Amino acid sequence: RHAMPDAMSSPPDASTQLPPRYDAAAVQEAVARVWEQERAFHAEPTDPGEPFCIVIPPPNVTGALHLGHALNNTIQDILVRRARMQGKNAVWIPGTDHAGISTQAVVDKRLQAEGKPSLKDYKKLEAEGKNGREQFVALVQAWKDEYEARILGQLRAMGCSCDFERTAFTMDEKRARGVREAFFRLFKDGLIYRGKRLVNWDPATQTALSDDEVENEEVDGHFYYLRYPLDSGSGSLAADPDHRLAAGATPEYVTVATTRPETMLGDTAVAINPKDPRAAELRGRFVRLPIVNRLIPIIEDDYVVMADPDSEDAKAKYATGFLKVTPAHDPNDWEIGQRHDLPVINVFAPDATISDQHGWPREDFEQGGAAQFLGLDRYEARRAIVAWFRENNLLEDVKPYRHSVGHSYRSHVPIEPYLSDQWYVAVKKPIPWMANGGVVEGTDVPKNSLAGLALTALRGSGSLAAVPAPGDSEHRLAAGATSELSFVPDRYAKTFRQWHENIRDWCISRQLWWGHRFPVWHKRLELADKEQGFEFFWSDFDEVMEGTIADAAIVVRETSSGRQLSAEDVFGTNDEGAHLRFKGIVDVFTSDRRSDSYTANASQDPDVLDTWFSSALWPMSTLGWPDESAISNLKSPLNVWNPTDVLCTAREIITLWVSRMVMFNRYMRGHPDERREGTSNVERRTSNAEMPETEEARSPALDVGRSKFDLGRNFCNTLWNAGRFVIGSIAQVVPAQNPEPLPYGRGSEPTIIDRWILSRLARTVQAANEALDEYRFDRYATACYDFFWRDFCDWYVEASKPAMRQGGDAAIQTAHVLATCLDISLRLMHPMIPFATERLWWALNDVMPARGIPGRFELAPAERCIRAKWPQFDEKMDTLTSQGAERVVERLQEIVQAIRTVRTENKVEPRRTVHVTIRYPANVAHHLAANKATVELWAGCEIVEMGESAAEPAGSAKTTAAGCEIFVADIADPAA
RNA sequence: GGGCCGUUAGCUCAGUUGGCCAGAGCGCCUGCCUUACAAGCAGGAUGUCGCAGGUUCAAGUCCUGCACGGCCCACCA
Repeated sequence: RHAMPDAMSSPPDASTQLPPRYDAAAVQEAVARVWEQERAFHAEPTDPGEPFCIVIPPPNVTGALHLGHALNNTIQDILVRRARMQGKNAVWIPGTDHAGISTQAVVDKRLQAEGKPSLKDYKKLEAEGKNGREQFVALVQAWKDEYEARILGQLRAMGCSCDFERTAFTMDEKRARGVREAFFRLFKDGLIYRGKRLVNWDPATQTALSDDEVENEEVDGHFYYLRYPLDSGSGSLAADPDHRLAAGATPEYVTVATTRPETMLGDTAVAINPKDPRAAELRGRFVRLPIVNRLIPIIEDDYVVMADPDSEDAKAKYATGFLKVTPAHDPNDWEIGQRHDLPVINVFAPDATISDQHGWPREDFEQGGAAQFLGLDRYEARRAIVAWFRENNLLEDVKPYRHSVGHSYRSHVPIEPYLSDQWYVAVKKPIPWMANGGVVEGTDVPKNSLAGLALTALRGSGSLAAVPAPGDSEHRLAAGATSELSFVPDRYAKTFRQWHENIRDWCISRQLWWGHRFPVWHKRLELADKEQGFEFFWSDFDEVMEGTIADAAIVVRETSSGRQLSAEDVFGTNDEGAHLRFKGIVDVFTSDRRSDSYTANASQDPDVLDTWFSSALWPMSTLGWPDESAISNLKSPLNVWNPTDVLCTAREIITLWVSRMVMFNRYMRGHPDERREGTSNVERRTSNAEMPETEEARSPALDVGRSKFDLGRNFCNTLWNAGRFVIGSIAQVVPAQNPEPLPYGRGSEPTIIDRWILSRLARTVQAANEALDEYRFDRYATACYDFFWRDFCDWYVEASKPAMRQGGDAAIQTAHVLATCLDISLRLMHPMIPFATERLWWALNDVMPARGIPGRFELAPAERCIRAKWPQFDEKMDTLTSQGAERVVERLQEIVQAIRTVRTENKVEPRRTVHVTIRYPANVAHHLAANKATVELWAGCEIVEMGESAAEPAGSAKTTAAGCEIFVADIADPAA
């Protein structure tokens, strides 16, 4: 009566439009086109909904995306798609990272492999004033363009719902502006300084590295025991500069133990622990450094470990009690040197060969034999020097020793502690405009320092109010902002905390060409400029600057007479005085409005910034910072979406990246406004059952093998086919257009099977949401899989067939249940299987635009799955659950499985119907009777008799299940 | 040296606050092209839950120690 005849006679068979085998590429293409046309991934800050933002950890442009990226990006896509469906104003910002040292190294390696001019050659050109740098950077740029395009193509191919209109690159012009602005602000606050210090030097790439870019590796080395002859007199160096041991005299000596004998050329003292019994005797005496003949003092420092051959401690065990002190080539010795005001003698060139061109005084070559080692690399020098000591009877012993040595995380060569001028960010220094809140409990980290900001960002650590700087419009955002940084799993919060408690100043300069060049110009002034060059403080800035403070130009000067500005001169404070040794003039420009006349005679600092400096700004710079429009407009992307909601990254990057991002975000935004910079750990949350679609729909663009993705591929196909079938079946029983929802079987109660599948559906919604709320993607996937494949396809769809064929009210009733299950399944699985669910969604819309269980449960219609309302487990959803129905159907399933087992065991042909007799207890009688036909269908049998006292047929096989005795007759093949 | 994580079926892994016969996928065995699906369906085999103790009525699950594997941190001459 309900237009059924029409529907049956002209079935708008949607299934015919859907090919029987899931063609991932075709579906993907069709769906992607529609999404693109409709700008489905695009969001504007003015859109309705609670803001939700994820920034992609920008992949390095060193190469194409790999499996790890696919996984991480899939996780992010699941989160952002769900948020979008939840009605949030969700955006996912894509982009790439210039990855300074890595990319430069990769390109250089490629050039070398191709036999083309490489970095070395361009360096030569540059030295000759022939634009070598420019040419090399252009080559890297070309590489970057190629891989950036490839990476973005891969993201699209995977179905990542990034807002590609907001694609960013860490070194594009907008991000470069952010870098200059950040540098300016830090500099202005006295948080950036230049210092001559021992840095982690990579002799292969010839750049400094931050502490975090150094990897320790165990290596087999040796302890060399070197004898340093004692100076026989107790006089001073000045008193007897030419003192040498008399030939043939019995040498008195001290023995030092070292793993790096080659550094002895730069020794400037021998240290002994003041508690050492020998200390008193040696007080005030000197040793004559072999080879170079330098007279160096014996000093006392309690850093020195006293010798103890029986000690468990390797250091004490191997120690002699005497420590050679080489301030230029060992971090500890540097510290000792600082304490005792020792000379610093650098005997290495930047490539770690012995050199007299980098601070080794001429005097050392006037006597002794140091010159013979010049030009040797550090390992050749080691062998040669050990040989020298052996020949001169000064080598006491050599012991094998396994110890850890720092290696460059890029070139993998051992790090050389190397003295050089570098730029630093003072991470523990109080930020001038921020209220002094004391130190973070149990640490020496001031709360109002960068490290302090990171520590107080952690959930439960309390927050610190900012003191607004006059005229800085950002600070009004501070009101009511809370600090909420948490980690998933939360144990990584500990890593984060410990790292910041022990943090040291961040070396941000790199001697590379590929990167953000320091916005700093050096220039020496002529004497005529003297008055102009001297006196200024921050309050005077407008006078000495080119332009106004709005131009963001800082000028720091010294005179040509060589007087260096102290920190006090520049900043009105002497906090970092020891390290502030500016050479020449330092101009910092953060805008492009610096005048040519000003930079005409100046040279830009050749260094580039640590790649993490620009990465640290990513959550701001991708959202428009530092544009005035972004900062002042409350509805700008920056103010709506920063701080971002969740960050998905690898754990090893917590210190390199996450830390700096938190510091910068909180510092630059001017207040503790991090909301939830959650970090979901990728590895931890990974399992094979996790990403069913990784292969087919998400990673054809990736060069990976197929084996690991069978489950996902198979599931996609099952989803496709089941969807196709359900949609086709529905089309058979409902009119082509159903402007009004069909009644649910008019007056009939839902069957127990219907109630069961709807209950399972609701439970799945609940489980999936709980899993996603905890970032348990594996559970989310498993819940969806179990429901859709196991419950829905294996059991319900089979059980629905008779009713659907039968037509009439039963068919309509069943169609509603089928449609509801498919509808919610598609919504629920869309974040993980975006393409297939979207395509099926359209087909389902074609045959049945209004869905739900009429009068009981409505579903909000949507044209596109990507924007369909996300299924939440709420009170309404809860009305679908039924423990009773689930229990009953479980029993029926047990009975069916038992019958199937009997069939298989007895080799009954699958198509043959067997006759079954069931003897059941009273409590299942009703349910079994009511579902007799379904059990028969599922088990492929005919139930000839059932009851509490059903008779056992002769010649039947017996089994038990769910408290029933089941007899299966007709086991033997009648034809046999 | 300090810390963290892992050790469950041939392989990759789930096992929530300790509770009935320890699970999934892949692989393997048997039978099926049953009109959504062979990228599938039905059935099946496979585990001293790293080792040794302990707590408990009950331990893969909690405690202690050990072994192996992996990761992080540290200024070890």
